[in-house]
Amino acid sequence: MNQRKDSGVAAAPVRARHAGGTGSASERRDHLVKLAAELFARKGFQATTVRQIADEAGILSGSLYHHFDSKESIVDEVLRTFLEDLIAHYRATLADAGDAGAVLMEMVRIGFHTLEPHRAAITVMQNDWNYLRSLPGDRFDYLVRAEDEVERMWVEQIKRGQASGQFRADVDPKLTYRMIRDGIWVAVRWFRPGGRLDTDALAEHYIKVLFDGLSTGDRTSQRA
Amino acid sequence: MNQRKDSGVAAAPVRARHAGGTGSASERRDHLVKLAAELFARKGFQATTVRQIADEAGILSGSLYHHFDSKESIVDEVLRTFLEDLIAHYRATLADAGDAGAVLMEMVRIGFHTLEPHRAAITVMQNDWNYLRSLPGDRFDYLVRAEDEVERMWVEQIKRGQASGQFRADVDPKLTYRMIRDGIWVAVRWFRPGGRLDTDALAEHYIKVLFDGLSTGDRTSQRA
Amino acid sequence: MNQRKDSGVAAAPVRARHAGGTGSASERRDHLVKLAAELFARKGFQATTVRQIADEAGILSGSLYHHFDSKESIVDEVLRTFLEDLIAHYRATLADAGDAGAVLMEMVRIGFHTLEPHRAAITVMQNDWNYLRSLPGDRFDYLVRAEDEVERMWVEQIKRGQASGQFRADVDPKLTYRMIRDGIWVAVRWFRPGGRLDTDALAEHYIKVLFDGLSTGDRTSQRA
Amino acid sequence: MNQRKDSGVAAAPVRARHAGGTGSASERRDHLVKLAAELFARKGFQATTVRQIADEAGILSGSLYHHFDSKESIVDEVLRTFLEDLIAHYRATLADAGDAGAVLMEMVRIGFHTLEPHRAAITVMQNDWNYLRSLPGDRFDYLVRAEDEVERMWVEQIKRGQASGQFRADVDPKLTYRMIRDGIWVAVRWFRPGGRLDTDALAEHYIKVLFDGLSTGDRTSQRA
DNA sequence: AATGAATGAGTCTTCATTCAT
DNA sequence: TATGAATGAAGACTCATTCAT
Repeated sequence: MNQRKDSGVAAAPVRARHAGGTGSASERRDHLVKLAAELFARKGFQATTVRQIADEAGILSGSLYHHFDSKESIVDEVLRTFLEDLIAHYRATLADAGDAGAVLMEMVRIGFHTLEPHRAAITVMQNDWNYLRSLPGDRFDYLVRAEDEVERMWVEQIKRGQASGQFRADVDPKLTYRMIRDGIWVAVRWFRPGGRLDTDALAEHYIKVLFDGLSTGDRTSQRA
Repeated sequence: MNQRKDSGVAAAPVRARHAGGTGSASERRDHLVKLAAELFARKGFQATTVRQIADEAGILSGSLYHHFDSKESIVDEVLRTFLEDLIAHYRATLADAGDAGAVLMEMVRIGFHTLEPHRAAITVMQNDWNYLRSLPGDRFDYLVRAEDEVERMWVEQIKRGQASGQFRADVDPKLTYRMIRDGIWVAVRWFRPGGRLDTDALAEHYIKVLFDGLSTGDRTSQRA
Repeated sequence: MNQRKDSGVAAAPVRARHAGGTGSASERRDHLVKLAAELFARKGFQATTVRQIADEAGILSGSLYHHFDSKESIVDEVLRTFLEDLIAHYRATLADAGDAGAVLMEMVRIGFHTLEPHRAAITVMQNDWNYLRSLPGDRFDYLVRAEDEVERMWVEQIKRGQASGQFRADVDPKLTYRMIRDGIWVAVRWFRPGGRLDTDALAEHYIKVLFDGLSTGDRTSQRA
Repeated sequence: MNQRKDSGVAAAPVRARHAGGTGSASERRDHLVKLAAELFARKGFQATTVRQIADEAGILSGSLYHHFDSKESIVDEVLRTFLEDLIAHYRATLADAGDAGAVLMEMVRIGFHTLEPHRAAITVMQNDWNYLRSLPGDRFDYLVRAEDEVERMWVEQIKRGQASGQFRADVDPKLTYRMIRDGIWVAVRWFRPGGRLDTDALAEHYIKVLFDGLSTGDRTSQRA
């Protein structure tokens, strides 16, 4: 009664899952996932014990296994939910077309907008990626699959912008994608909701520098 | 008996330390630190067991305790060495003055150039930062102190560039610094020595986008 | 509320019990016992979880406790039913008298004929005897009592046969009984209904060797 | 430093293994195996906890893992040692040839003679065979391989005796083998060293009945 | 310097059982 | 009767660390 396993990271509108039922069962479950995600983000997946998760939920550690069949399956759910949501948004944006520049900006915004609702998941992905991938079995292979799909989306847009003359041709698309991606996600390390800047401001600031550069003059870097 | 504990992250040119003495003892020690750093980077600090480190060195785990008094003291040495080296380079660059743009470019280059020699340390810092900081005691407080010092250096240069009109004034210095810093360090995740691009190329690529932006036209981002 | 606990292993023809009542309730119960017995036989009593039993029955593990008050009480019922049936048959045979040889042969046949209907119970008795007997309390003391009664029956017939000159006098009755008993029951390990030999054939084969020996000549074993 | 894994159940003179060294390390190990075997035999493999084994040895349960890498690897060693010893003896006997009857008697004697030194192992094999075989992986496949080899040896001799007219032709060789095998091994359930009968007496008694039958007259069983 | 045996605290996980609904 | 959430005790195993040799 407690496993959920989808074949891949799908595209469906994410929140439509626990269809039917009182909802109360899956609410409990979601609540536990959320608690766990916070702990995973704060202390790392390994450093978080199932007892801590259970304590946070006010139950005994063994009771967690009524809802999940392992600690791994909890992170699994955390990450899967995030990736499904992210990819669904990307796909929707790409479907709307628009010129490459507009699409790319929108993708940057999507990234920053996930920062708040998925802060924990993003943190876990970054800190525990290597560890999770090193686990035996193919349980977390979807992480790589999802990453690849996202990369394809970004690189495609960058190339399209270069082809149309909108983006400079002398940058490497894949490299540029990585820079952007990392630049966004790493913000999760220091971003705190309610701080000086919200994610909108962050996104616009990032777009400003990314598209137009830090310099006031033109082609500053040539001087180097 | 054989532990080293500095209070802060010093500036002295790092490699000059174990000079004197048998030499062989400290070489052995350095070798062990290097092995451990690789493992920490690959699997994470917690997921790396002292037995794995010892195996790699061809000794038994208990024997490690003749060289270090704890697993923590090993990672301590890894990170400290890196930070000392980095800060020493920054200081040297700042001492040479030059205009803000030139200094900033040089700082970017320093960052990318540490990628190869300090790949392991940088990886550990990123993945295990939260965990190490959460440990009881003040053992890893110097991480924050070092980060603060580095931030001061960068922000100062950015502000200097804005004051002189070299950098646009409508960006947030601190935020910009973080963007740059993250963009550089995160490269450690996918950068592999001997790949398509070396760290020089990475640095120049990064500088190009950072200073002049992705767009060909002017102030593209305003259109959003 | 719904438990049955007899003090000893009775002789009454077993299946006549749950007569009366709704009938359906006790049928359900018997069905559960049968499912459980299969699992106990296949995987061992301890290795079988109540969840597995419940799964097999299509209910949740907690629901089993409406029928039985513990896992032990299930195995108790499995073994008790078998022993009651076996002893009832033995008693019936002994009541019919006949010469010792004929009675012994019939007892051998009874043994082999229980193999199929009570395969699970016999398997459990053999594999989990030690464990069940080691449990605290006197719950499974009847196992020993039943075993003793059976032994008495057999040994009595062997001695009778020796006294009448039908059986050779130079064998130990008790030891011989054990040999026979073991030879029969252990067959449960490899006997599969529907295989090359049915239990009738097994019984006759066994009787042949037991009564006349493996040799063609006379008193082969003296040569050793 | 703590695993031993032979490819199969070999034939080499068994006790020649821990060659070289002070012997003290492997003596400790052997001692632990012996203690564990006793417990496994008395309470069953599953019902025996590693803590009980450790208690018996006067160490903490975790310390056992310095010597073995799992509870399974301990039984593995118990069973492997027994099977190697048994098969080595069988092979030696077969090498000496002799007529089928003599060889078979000797094999029976070998069986009974293992009862005392390998009482624990034999008990474990019988009670926990199903469970061990059901474990995932191929770790205990050698149990079946060894059983097959032993069966081949026995059946071959029985057939040889039938071909030479020494054994009656109207018994099934495989079936007869199983009866004999089980008849011997099951004795482990009630045999206690120092009791009324030693294993020599048991063997001779068994041989008597097996070769010449229980009856005084000839072909008693035909009367049935 | 290194070994190897051991510690002790802690980890994830299992499972028979209970009980309000 | 059955559910489903929870308990609580226990289990195998891990691992940083210690220490006599």
